[in-house]
Amino acid sequence: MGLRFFNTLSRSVQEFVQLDPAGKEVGMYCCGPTVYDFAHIGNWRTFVFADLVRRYLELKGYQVRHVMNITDVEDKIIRRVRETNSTLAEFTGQYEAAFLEDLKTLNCLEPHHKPRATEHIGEIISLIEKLLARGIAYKAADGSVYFSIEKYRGCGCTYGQLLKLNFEEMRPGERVKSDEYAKESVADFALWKARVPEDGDVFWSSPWGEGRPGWHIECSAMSMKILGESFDLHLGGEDLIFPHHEDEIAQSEGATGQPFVKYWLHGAFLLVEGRKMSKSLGNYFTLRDLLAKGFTGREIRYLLLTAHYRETFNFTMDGLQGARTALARIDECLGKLRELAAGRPEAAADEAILQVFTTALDDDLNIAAAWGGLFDWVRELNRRLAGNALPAATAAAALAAWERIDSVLGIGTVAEAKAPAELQALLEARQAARQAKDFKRADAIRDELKAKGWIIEDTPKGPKLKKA
RNA sequence: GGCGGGGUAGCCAAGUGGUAAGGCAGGGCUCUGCAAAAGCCUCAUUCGUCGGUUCGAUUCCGACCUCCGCCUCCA
Repeated sequence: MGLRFFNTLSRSVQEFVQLDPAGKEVGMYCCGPTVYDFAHIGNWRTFVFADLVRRYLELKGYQVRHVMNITDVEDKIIRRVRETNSTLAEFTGQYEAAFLEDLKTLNCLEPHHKPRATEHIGEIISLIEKLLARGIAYKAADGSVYFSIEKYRGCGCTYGQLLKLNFEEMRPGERVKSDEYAKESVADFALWKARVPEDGDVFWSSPWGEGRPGWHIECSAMSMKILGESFDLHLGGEDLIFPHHEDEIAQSEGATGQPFVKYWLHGAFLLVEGRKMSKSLGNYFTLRDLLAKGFTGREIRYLLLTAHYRETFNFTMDGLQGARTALARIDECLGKLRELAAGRPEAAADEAILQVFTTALDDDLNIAAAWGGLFDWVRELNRRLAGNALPAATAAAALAAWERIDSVLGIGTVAEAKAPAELQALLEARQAARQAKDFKRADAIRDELKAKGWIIEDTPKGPKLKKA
């Protein structure tokens, strides 16, 4: 069986069959950040999830074209620009830079395309014109342009592909107020928002007057520009299912008459310490907050990757602590394998563990099961290592397999820190003292090294220094 | 109120109509001058509660309790 994903469109797990029957290329669009603040750990779960999808597709031999938009114009941004007395580019630039830096810290592969909404106003306007020409959109008295769900449905299109909609039973949210303008129907949504005084300098001219794009239209315009009218995968957080993604489908299919996206994948939210993240609860963390607590991007990435992407995940500080220990377990094992395999030429990867790994991930990215298999593998290797029963060739094969596995996990390996020469000398002095049975002195040196941040590891092959 | 997803050990988390992966923490052991580090072993007669179907249910069905998400610019 091949790769299967849970597709929100069908609400079921489906075999992944790329649109392009000939080529290996897969188009993948992931809703990126709105750059008005630092991204928080919940946002990062989604981006790490998208990174996992991409890396796994690449392991499977697909050539992925990965697009992630940068939303750099939107209500909140405009408000903050006004409040901070900065320009739009200045304001969004700093958060975009921070975002890309954080993405690296988490060892996410950089998307091939990172289109900004403000740089695609032309494409957005053309798309809106297409919808107007088809009679699916209308211009309101205030100069805004709206998408008409009724007209769209009248064309035989389906609104509500990603979820069951029941407009009669819907409770209008509070946010409707701020977005009312002059719509024909409450369900309609803005494609183009007419300029209002609060927008300040943030506006573009259009055939309908000055204004700015609505929220959903940028994703339709940019994804179709780069990936074509129909593409394979579209990812995002589960909260985007409605209205964002539903509206993207409507705009895109309304304009092209073609199916927009074949597979929609949505990542679940996370809780922090068992509760929904909120600033008032004190459990709201940006990546930077966690780094400041002494955790590494690697540990955070690992923890975010321990649970299945469609399950709510409880992110905890205990979990982060545990991530550190779990990673050390893998590192130790790999370190021993490297020692054993040192100098051996490239080996063929151990197929058995690769099989375990891909069988788990093929099943809608069941990464928890994949980790289970990996830790079983580590234990078995440790057993054999401890019994001196592991041939060097087997160690080399295991390492070759790990290299491929880690091309997906992105956990990497921490190079063993080399102690400076003077500490190495201290270690030797201690060893001499031990041999002379001067344990007092030996222990004093041990304490000294510990104070300097190095732990002595007395192995059967002699003492080693390890960074605390 | 409508729609959707959950509740599995102290914590995190897979999974299955046939008797519960894995990680962390805990306990034991090996190694050691003692430690530490590391490794190995161990750790749920039970899967929110109550009923039902079944030879058999944690898994299917129903009710209830409870948590989370969406219901118009929130990953």
